[in-house]
Amino acid sequence: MDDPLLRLANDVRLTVQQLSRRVRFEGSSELAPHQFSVLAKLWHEPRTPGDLAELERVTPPSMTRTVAGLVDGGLIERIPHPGDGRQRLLTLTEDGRAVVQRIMRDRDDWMLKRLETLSVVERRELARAIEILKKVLA
Amino acid sequence: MDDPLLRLANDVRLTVQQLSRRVRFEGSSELAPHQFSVLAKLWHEPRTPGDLAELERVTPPSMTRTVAGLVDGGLIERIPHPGDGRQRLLTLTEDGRAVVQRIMRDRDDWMLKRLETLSVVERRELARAIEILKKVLA
DNA sequence: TATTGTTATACTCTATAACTATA
DNA sequence: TATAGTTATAGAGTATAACAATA
Repeated sequence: MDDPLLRLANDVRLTVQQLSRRVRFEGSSELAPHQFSVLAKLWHEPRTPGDLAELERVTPPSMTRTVAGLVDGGLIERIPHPGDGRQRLLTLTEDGRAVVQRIMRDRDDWMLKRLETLSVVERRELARAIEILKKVLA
Repeated sequence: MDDPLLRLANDVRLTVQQLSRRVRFEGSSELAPHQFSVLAKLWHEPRTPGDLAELERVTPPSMTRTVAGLVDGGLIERIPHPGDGRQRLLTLTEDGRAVVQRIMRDRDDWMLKRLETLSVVERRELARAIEILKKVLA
């Protein structure tokens, strides 16, 4: 741990993980994490169960179960796949879309409150750093 | 979403969560998340099951089970509490300490590889931003 | 014959309620 | 009587294996 870059890596990792944890814990929690994660992935476009299973790194039977719960809750709907009768497309219902929006907004609000304590200079520095972290993610 | 600070909040949140997720998914995973989380909390000092249950926001019976698994695996030990016969202290074994160290090191290595792609200036900016994020966490 | 999704079954993690030991 | 921890039991989530429908 004498390498300065390794120390920075450790620092970034711990801070990012702690922050992420706090957002999840202290934000809204009306849905289980895996349910919300699936719901959020349907925000931009409908997807098939197999598609979701791969994205969530879960087996197809597990996704079947998760999907069934969300369908029961009225948050998503199963519609026929236009080109392939074996597949089905999952799409957000109006309720489902509202839930996703509300949870995201709650989390953003939590973060917003924290950022409000920062000075203008700090906000600018943070904005710059996020661009760097995005690069790290790419 | 027209407030620039709200946009930054959203940006920070999404980036931090995605980064955190990648660290967990792509780093080592020889232990389940809840097991590793408990193990890591015993790094600096022994703790009681009740203490851990509260920290992990889990009920005492759940912690009993998690603890039992780690004891079975030889990663932690139960020792008597010096001042209160009702309580028990949990402490890392040598194996447990080694496992924690290895997993942490794997994750840091993952992050390190990413940071190596950054310029010296970017590294400095990132280091500064992490201090700001820590302030946000406080 | 291969692929998509589901059902059958078992294992793990979690929770609530009841129990034991100690304070 | 209250508290710390465990045991008993049940409810979700996930996995592997087997099955149905479609390509």
